[in-house]
Parts: sequence; structure tokens; C-alpha cells
Amino acid sequence: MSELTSARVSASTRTVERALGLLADVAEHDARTLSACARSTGLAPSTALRLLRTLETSGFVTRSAAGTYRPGNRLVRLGALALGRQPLVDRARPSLQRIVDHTGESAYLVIRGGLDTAIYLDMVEGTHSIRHTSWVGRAIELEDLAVAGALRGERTEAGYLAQRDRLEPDVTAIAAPIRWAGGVAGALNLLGPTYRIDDATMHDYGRVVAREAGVISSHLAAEAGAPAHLEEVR
Amino acid sequence: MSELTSARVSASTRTVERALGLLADVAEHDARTLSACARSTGLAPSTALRLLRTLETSGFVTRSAAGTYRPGNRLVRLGALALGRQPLVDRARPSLQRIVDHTGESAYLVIRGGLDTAIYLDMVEGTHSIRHTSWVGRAIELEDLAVAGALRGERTEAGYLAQRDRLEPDVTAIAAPIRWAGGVAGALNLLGPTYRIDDATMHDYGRVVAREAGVISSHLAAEAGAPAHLEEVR
DNA sequence: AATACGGTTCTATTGCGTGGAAGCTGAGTC
DNA sequence: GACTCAGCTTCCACGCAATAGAACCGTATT
Repeated sequence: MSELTSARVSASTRTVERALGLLADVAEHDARTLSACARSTGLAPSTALRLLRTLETSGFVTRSAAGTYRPGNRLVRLGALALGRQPLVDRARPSLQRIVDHTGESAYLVIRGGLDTAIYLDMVEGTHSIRHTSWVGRAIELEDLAVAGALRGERTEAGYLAQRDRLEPDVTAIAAPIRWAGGVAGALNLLGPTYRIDDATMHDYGRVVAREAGVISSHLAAEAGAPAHLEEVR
Repeated sequence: MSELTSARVSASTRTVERALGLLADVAEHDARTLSACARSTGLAPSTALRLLRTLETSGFVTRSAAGTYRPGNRLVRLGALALGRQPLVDRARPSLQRIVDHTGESAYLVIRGGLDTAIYLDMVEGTHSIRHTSWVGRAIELEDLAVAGALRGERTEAGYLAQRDRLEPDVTAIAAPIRWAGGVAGALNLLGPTYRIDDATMHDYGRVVAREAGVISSHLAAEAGAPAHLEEVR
């Protein structure tokens, strides 16, 4: 029965899955070449070409004169639409900005992705010349990162979670959960070079991050309706 | 032979096109129901269901407990990625903010979409209680709108284009082109209710919009590299 | 010149996408 | 409760169209 179900479970069209895989591949690696797409998705070049052409005529990818593929206007548009439907982005922007104003480090808005992933949804870039570069759109495995704890709603009594050199060496992360109706809507996450953040400043920054996460939380609480991406909870 | 060529011309997989159509449909109308998707895309319900399931297992759409479809995490993620690759978004944000600070009206960043469409990429929302509501992600036909002229690089000697009650009644639009290397990278667009914008304020706002477009233009000129979505021009 | 590699076109094969039919559920109506 | 209707779902036989390999071309690389 196991194989029967596993065969049955598919309920999914191979062609479309492959095309979506290609779309993701192009979106993740800018200026991708056909053969690179074919290799990384495990498709025959001719198949990849045909599917990419389909994506191209549909406007989801563009092909430059050099022959490389990049995200197309249609994807950008749908992305803007989907992001516009994420109410957290608007709510969090001022807080991200205030964190940057206070700390000079890059500040991110993070939400849950699948089961064990987090998505970096938005950022305000830090002002130091050495700073964390953009991770917007990146998805990471949660594992036991600071931001993972925050997304699970954990907090120290200080209101934030911090971790040094965990995800990447020399990067210190400070995270705090954005709460909503008993659940967690997302998290704020500050990322900066470890050498610039000693224990005292870490605590200082942590309090700022925690405070801003609290600000957003109370905004959410004051509003009717649920953040779209939490709807399924009800 | 006519049917032979028309069959040949496709060079495009029907299945994928249909799936992408469904994806766009879901992204455009939030909380879409299966039958609505099937109807608006002209698919048999069973076909639409199977394709939507594929999109669902791939994470491009989510299905709520109520059975309605909405943009999934994967789409949000790819959207954030694609938008992050649009250098204009970062560059334009401060200008949009300054326009809103000065005018109180909603300000948009617009880029060319396909041949005759424009995409509302980003916005900063106005502060008046009656204001233009979000169009982020929306695509419009260019026709002879103010923003269309701006995207073609047209300018009056005052540096901006304005139009009353054209796209929608009671909406006044003020637009100015963001120039780059002899081409047009995009446009800034202010939208507000006509009753609040008489000729004098229109001119005042127009100067602000034109100035900010100029600021972005000179930033672009000062940088190496091209905005990604203009690459094909070279 | 020789080689290798990426891109493209073409085509026979058959895998699989398709849509109609038929159950199923739940909501609305009398 | 009985009836109806609409939306959702499953199933399946049919036949279209997606597939991958072979062959060809243009372009770097040595």
C-alpha cells in the first residue's frame, strides 16, 4: 500500500512542477544560463528550453540578449501583489527603520515559510559601510537559530534572543517575536558583524528590537482581521 | 496548413501556461475559490483542481481551511527575491517618502511592464484619511495616461506630466520620468483626489515629483551597472 | 585546426494530462 | 424532512502532447 499511496499522493502534474522548479531556479540565481538551469533541475536541455520558453512567453522570465534568464515582469508583478497582501510588511517598515536609526545595523522582517523554514521578507539596510548585505527573499532552515526561537514565540525575560556566529561566522543575530492573537506573526531580526557588537551593545540593541516587535504586536492586536498568512490557524 | 502552423507556433506547453494562468488568477484575487478559478481561466473544474493542487504542493499557493486559495509562501519568497533584484525599489523609497511628507498623497514607483503596460511596483501610502488605496502589483494599460508619457520620457518644461480624472474619475495623477543612460528606468507617480488638488497645488506637487525623479536619476547615473529590468536595452 | 561546450531544432515514442461522468457534501428553500 | 442546487472531488479511458535523444550549428578555447 505504501507505494500505492506514494504513487497516488503525487496528484500533481510533472510538467508544471518542473516549470515551477525552473522558475524558482531563475529567481534564485540571477542571470541564469540554460545549461545551468537544466543541470540544477536535472532536466534534459531540450526540455528545459521548452519550459523556459513557456515561462518566457508568459512573462514570468525574461531572456536577455546574452541568452541568460532572469525574473520577468509578470513575476515581479505577482510578487509585488503577494507582498502587498502581507500586512506585516507595511506595519513593520517604520520599526525596521527605527532599529536601523538606532543601531546602524541591517534589520529584517522574517516570517515562517514552510514547516521548518523562515523567509526574509523585507529589510532596511544598515548604515555602516560594513554591514549585512541583503537577504531579502532568502529562505533558511530554522534549526536552532535565534530567529527560529523567535518564530516559535520564545523570549528571554529581556524580550529578545541573541546568538553569535551561528548561521555564519562573525555574524551576530538578535531576534524578537511579533505576536498576534496568541500566535506568532513573524519576527524582527537584526544582523551585524560580531566584532562591533559586544555584550553591552547587544543588550542595548536587543531591547530596541524587542520594543519594536512589541510595538508591531500591539498594532496588530488593535486591528480587526488576521494577517493573511496566519489565516489557516483559525 | 493553417492549423498545422498554429499548432506549431505554440512552442509552449499548454499545461504550464494554464498553471501559470491559475497562479496569476489566485495572486490577483485574494481568497479565490476553485470554481471561480476554473471559470475565469476557462478550465474544467477537475483540471483546475489538479493544477491548483500541483501549485499547492509546490508551495506557490496555499489553501485555507475554508477551501479558498491564496498566494503561497513560495510565491511570496520569489516575489521578495525578484523585487530585491529591482534596484529601483531601494533607490526610490526615500523619494516616495519625501513626496508623501510634502503632499500627504500616495506616491508610487512605476516601471514598464510588457509592451503597453505599466506596473505599480511600490508605494508609500498617503497620510490623508481620504487617499488613494494601494495599487501595488497592479498592471495598467498605458494608453494616454500621464504615467505613460512619463515612461516614454516625455516631460513638459516644468518637468512633470499631470492629468485629471483620466484613469479614474476624481483622481488626479502627476508623473515624472526617472531617467537612466538616455533611457527611462521608471516613473514616479502621485495619485490623489481631484477635489484636493487645484491648479496651484498641482504645480507645487508636480515640482516635488519632478525633483525627486531627478534625484533618483542622478543617483542612477552616479552608479555603475544597469537596472536589471533595463538590461535588455544594451 | 581541433576540440568542447552551449544552444537549438526535429521527431518517434508513450507517458500522462485531459475532461466528462458520477459520487459526495453542505447550504439553501419549500 | 425532502428536495434542489452548487461546489468539490474522484475516477478513468482516450488521445494529445510532453519527453529525451540525436543531429546540427555557432562560438569559445587550446
